Amino acid sequence: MERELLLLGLLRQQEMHGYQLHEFIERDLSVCINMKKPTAYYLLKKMSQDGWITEELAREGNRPTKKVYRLTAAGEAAFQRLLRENLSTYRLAEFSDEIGLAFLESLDAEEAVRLLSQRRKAVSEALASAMTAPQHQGSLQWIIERQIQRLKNELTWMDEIIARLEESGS
Amino acid sequence: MERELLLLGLLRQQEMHGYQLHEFIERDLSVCINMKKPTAYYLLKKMSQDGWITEELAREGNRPTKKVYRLTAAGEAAFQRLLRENLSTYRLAEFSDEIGLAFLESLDAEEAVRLLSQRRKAVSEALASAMTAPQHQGSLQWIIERQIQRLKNELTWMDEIIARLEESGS
DNA sequence: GGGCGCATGTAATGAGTTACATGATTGA
DNA sequence: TCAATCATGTAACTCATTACATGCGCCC
Repeated sequence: MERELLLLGLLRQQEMHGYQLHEFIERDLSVCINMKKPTAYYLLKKMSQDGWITEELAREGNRPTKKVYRLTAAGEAAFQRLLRENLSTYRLAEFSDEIGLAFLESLDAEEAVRLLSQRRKAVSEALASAMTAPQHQGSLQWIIERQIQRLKNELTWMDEIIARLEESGS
Repeated sequence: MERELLLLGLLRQQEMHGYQLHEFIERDLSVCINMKKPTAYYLLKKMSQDGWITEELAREGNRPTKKVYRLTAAGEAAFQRLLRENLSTYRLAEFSDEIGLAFLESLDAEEAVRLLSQRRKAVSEALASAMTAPQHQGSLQWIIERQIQRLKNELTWMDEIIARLEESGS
């Protein structure tokens, strides 16, 4: 329900059409959120069928027709419910994406350092791009800040591991 | 391919049957890994069909027949490839599970603190259980250590946010 | 004799992605 | 005129989960 929460939260601040919503997410929130176009369109349709949002057709000049979405009372209620649910609960990540660490010892230290340095570079690039991401007002900025903190923590960890490997390899 | 890497890595250290593999993951790695039984069985069958592992039937006494899996040369090659791939690349998390933070300002500070404190408690329980998880030798322990570090970072962050809210609310 | 542990699976479902499809306007 | 942007979708597929199904042995 996290994606629904996001869409509702954004629509609550300002009515938007699907393309616009997706574009905003891509441009401004790509640092921490990745939602593909068909997913956005699908969820909007579903929430519209569920009565959480209304769909209003709009044309501007000769541009393609848009469907502008707006929260209903039921949508507002759903938002409030999902928000409380989301803030109060914690789910362990299902799968450690860095599972390779578990088998590091099957490589020689030199190669391990080389591979992890490559990964470290990717993390540091992600951090750099996160730090230049568009700023926002209010709490919307917090998820970006949090992502930056998380990436810094990732870098710290990688440096620690690389240092340990270099020590053991020398 | 992360799940395949895990299974290959474990089988590489010691031949096992499906039930045993799943049990090990549940018992010893549940802190950072969550893989359901049908998923394990499915992947083992698939990897066996792909020639990455061999399947050998075994009976002990009158117990149900087991299928003991063992890496083939192709499996070893796949392991080496997947390991390098995994260690050298980084993927941004697809979706911030704490998206609710973005809409914190739509709640009054008092309720926000109450909800986040609930979440904080869940995180701290996860940390406690991670710290009492079975210890392992070698690099297998690293993913557990990393998870502990990550949970500590999560707690730090939550404390910071809660503090900010209490400050602004008073 | 009844429930739990061992051991294996299948079938249906869900959530999201990729690839495909359409069509108009705008700017180089 | 050709590509990019605006705007909406459908269809097929992937990956993993939940729910369901089976059956023997062991212990109370």
